[in-house]
Amino acid sequence: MSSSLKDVAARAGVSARTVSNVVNGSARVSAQTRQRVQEAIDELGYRPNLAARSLRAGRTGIIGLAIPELHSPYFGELAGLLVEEAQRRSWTVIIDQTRGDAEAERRLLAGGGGRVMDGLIISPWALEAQELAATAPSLPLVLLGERDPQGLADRVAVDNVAAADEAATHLLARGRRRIAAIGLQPHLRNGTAEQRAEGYRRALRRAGITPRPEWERAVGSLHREEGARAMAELLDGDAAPDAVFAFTDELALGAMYMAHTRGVRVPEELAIAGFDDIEDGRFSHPTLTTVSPDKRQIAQRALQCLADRIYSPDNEVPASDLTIPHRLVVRGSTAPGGEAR
Amino acid sequence: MSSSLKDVAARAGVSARTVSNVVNGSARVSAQTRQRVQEAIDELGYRPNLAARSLRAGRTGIIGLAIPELHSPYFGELAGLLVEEAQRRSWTVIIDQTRGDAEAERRLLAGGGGRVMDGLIISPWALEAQELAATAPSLPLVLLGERDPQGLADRVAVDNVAAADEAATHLLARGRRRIAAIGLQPHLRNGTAEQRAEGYRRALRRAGITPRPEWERAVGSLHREEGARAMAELLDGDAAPDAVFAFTDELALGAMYMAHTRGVRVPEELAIAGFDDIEDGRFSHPTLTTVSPDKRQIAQRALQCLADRIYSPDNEVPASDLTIPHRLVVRGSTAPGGEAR
DNA sequence: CTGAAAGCGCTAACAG
DNA sequence: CTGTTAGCGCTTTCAG
Repeated sequence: MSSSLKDVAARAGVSARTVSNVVNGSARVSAQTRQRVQEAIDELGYRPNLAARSLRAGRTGIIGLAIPELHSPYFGELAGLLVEEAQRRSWTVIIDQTRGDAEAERRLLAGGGGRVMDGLIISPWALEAQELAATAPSLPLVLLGERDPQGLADRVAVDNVAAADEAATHLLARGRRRIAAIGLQPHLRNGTAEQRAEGYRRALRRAGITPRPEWERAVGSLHREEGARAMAELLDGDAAPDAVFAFTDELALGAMYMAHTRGVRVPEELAIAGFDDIEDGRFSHPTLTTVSPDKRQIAQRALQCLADRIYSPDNEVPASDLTIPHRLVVRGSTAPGGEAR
Repeated sequence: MSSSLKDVAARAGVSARTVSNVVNGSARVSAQTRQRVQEAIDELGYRPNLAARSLRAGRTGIIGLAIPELHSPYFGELAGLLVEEAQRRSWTVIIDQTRGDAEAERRLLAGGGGRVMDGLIISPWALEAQELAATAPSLPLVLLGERDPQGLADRVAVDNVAAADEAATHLLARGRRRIAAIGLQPHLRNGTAEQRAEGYRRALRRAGITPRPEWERAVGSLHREEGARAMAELLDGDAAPDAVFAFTDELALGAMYMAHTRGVRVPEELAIAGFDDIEDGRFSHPTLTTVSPDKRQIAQRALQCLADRIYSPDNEVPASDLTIPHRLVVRGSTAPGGEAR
């Protein structure tokens, strides 16, 4: 195998202590000794063993990121930013895909078969408020997205109700009245979809419109395919909507695809708005109006929370609940009148 | 802090050895003892310390995945599959984003500041053949994508020349003659772009067409934006092409966006083909013809190679060079005649 | 400024 | 079947 601290010490004719000092710069070492040690290190190609260091330090320098899936523009982008921010703090990130599996999320929250991670950033999917609260976090925890009523862990999220309200209000301002919603997930308990639905209904009511249950379409996943399916159902219904608010951009793009397929013109006959501001929506035809959460800030704040908690002397930092700003980005899919761009 | 093996042993009135046996199932333990130990484990909420275990075993159960960026449909999807396959083998994956930075790739290949990973899967970007070969791999290594002429590490890739040839040949078969290519990266040395260009030129020549340098557009990145920019340049040129082969789907979608913007009809006036088969292309308008590499198989084979190397008694397994199958998926963007779907 | 030595938590060889 | 014990490679207290 590879060489250890001891090997280097022997080769340089010094003690392990001195080598350690050279490697970590933890104490003053004479230039001459340092030189000798450095040579030995280079010759032997010595690399400190992280496992041993972690064992000693009680820290691994590794944080976990648990998301439903990497394969999805939104989570991919977010994961990229989180990894980038973590690298900036010289943390390594291990990624777990929960695939919306409650069991996987539970396992991770419980400390997941082995103490490797110094902390965990998790975007809960299947788990509901009650259970998140019940599972006493065995490690520093940051929740991405919705719901931790008990305030046991830090939470970083956008104001989904307000954001959805804005999106729907925008559609109303474009003169649309028959506004459908795509993306409800009654089988999930993470709350995100429910909050976006709430904002949507609120906007409708404020405009004097009674939300129609048949225009609130549930989906099995948040992918394009489901958006297309839901759109087809809406178009097949008795009264076709003149606008759609999809709870994710992927659903919106799926809906747009189906509109094209059926020969429905966007935005003339059907305006579409999404949520997430993924890159695809900036280059689709027409380009997609969407709610844009500040993803960079989500990543930064999440890492900051984790750092505070990991490095805090006592771990009695009160849980913070951060609301990340968002803005409505208006593009071609909700252009006024008949202009597609 | 949290409790250790010893604590559990004390609480259960047995030795550490026995607890270890219960945890790992490594030897037969009487049902009664096992029961007592299990209770102690539950009561104390004991979790084995991975750092200690790794130190002992000389293995961490962690593999590294180094890709240019997570934020990009192709790499996001591939990373998702790799993580999934790794989970299946109970490996954890740490993700590094190299951002196309040669320094970052070099550092990782050299063993990257600490022996944490049991192996590394890397998709080289900035590094060229020569250097990859020179940097003696200090750990089991699998190369995704192009070029390891010396055969120092395992390599998993599609046949880029053949695939590009097929795509261009398909455009020729649709009657197109003025076929442009978008995606050359003369500043990079990983070879992928050059190979796709080679396949493209080969197809043209076989059809009796001399490749025109002004129709081979270089890009700074493989994203939509650059595809749009390159397309604009082509449309502004003296002779507009009647087809485009883009070296990635993202570039293709960017090109398609620009075509829409300029009022050029796809596929009637301009046929477009891409490479990667990302999900966006299945729902774009029109849908995108593309070369589809078998990503699942890439992930599986890469993990298999790594496993072979990590678990091989002597580490003198000869390097394998696996070519992953691909197929051309024909969709709306190259539909014959004037049919957009 | 440097050496010796203890010990982080775990596994496995060696008794019993 | 179970107890004892020696390290894995590193950091760090205590001497010198």
